[in-house]
Amino acid sequence: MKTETHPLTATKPMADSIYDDLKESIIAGSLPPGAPLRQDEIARRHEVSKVPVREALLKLEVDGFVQFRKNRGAIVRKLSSAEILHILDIRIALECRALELAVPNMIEMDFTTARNVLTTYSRETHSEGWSEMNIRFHEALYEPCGNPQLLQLIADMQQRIGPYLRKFVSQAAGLERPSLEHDQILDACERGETNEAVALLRAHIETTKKETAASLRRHGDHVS
Amino acid sequence: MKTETHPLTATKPMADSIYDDLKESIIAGSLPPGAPLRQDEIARRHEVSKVPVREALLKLEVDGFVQFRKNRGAIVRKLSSAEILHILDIRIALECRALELAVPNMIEMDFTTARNVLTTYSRETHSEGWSEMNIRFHEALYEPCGNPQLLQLIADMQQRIGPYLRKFVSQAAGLERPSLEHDQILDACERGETNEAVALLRAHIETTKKETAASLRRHGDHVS
DNA sequence: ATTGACAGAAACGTATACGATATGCAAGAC
DNA sequence: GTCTTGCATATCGTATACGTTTCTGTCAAT
Repeated sequence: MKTETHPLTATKPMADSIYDDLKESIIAGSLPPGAPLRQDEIARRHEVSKVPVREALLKLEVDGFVQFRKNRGAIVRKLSSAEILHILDIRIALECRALELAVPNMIEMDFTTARNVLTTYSRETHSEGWSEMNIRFHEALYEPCGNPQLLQLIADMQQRIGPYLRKFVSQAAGLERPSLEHDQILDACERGETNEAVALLRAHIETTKKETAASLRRHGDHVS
Repeated sequence: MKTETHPLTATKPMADSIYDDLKESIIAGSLPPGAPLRQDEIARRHEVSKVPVREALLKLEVDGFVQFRKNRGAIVRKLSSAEILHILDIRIALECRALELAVPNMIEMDFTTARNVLTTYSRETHSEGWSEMNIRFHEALYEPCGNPQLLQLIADMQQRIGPYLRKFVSQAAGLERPSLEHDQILDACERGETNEAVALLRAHIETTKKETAASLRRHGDHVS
């Protein structure tokens, strides 16, 4: 029984745990954009050496969550207004394609799953849960597309801009309009009207983009 | 004066050089899918220790070029037929969106650049240069979209399946048809017909997808 | 009082060292 | 003769150690 403090390589690489942990903190917003990520400190907190910490940080750099400054350490990547809008454009491309591929594959269970998400959160009209609902509803819509790589890319893009959108969702967008649009999209899917559903989804994300652009213009890029 | 064999941190991180080097080898195909990537050997070849090598390999894992097997080392990621086709679906999404955004921004210079690419390579009708031409032509078309992140994603997707497509381009696709389609797409762009250009591009990539699917069915997944 | 320089500290990037795990082969049991 | 068991080798994952670069605070000079 030498479990000690370190299960060691018994289960899985330490770097992966740290990677997951940091990524979650960044996505959740507890590590805000611009926050310094000091290797020594993270290593102490996780009771490991710097090497696996560096590995985790480097993977996050590829993901776009972390930025390295030559010999000056890493910080949480801070997206400019333009970059946020650019990622929304990418989401339009990916999510419309996913829905287009998904609609012909949808079965009854997919509709009920999506409806459940909508109703479950319909009372949760506060920004925390609403954002979660938004993600899950879209996931449910796209899942039948049968393209795991596409789904992963969509999730990546949503996670990258998640912290920024959450700052605005409560203020900029009323909660009525998005809900209505979600209903309309799901209706079109149930009727098998692929083109209509895609058009509605596209307009839906375009609206999000416009509202985000407006919020960014008003609030500027200050992080806090 | 202990510069020895190592310029050390004088210029830039060693891991980056190794990352670039390995990535290029994988994309070019000199490291074929399934090839083992032993840390010690790579470290010796680059005259560094294992640490920066590991960092490079981990970044490539995030990129999707490398696969780690628990305690059994890393290999060049081998894509299944399904994954290749899935990535082509993603390309359809991303490239159509890029072209849609690009057409309204195109100026005279963009057209001449694209035409130059087409004519420069029109004689290079052998698979090596043809593949390069294909990439460059598409790059030229999408560049005016003004979305660097989108362009980067497109490049990533093309690189991931590049080695596989090159195996088929010379056999499956005649070289006439793609060239003709390229001309048609560019024509539509010059006339400012965004929708038509996007439709043509979409059909163009769909055709590539179908031909790739056919080749995969015939040749199976054997790597060689 | 402001500015420049320098010493000390902090943090990074890499090398070396070591424990842990998987693979291959050889020897022995049934 | 075939299957099992144990050891040797190879390779990974992490800890520790060290040189280098960057930052910070103090002190002297104008």
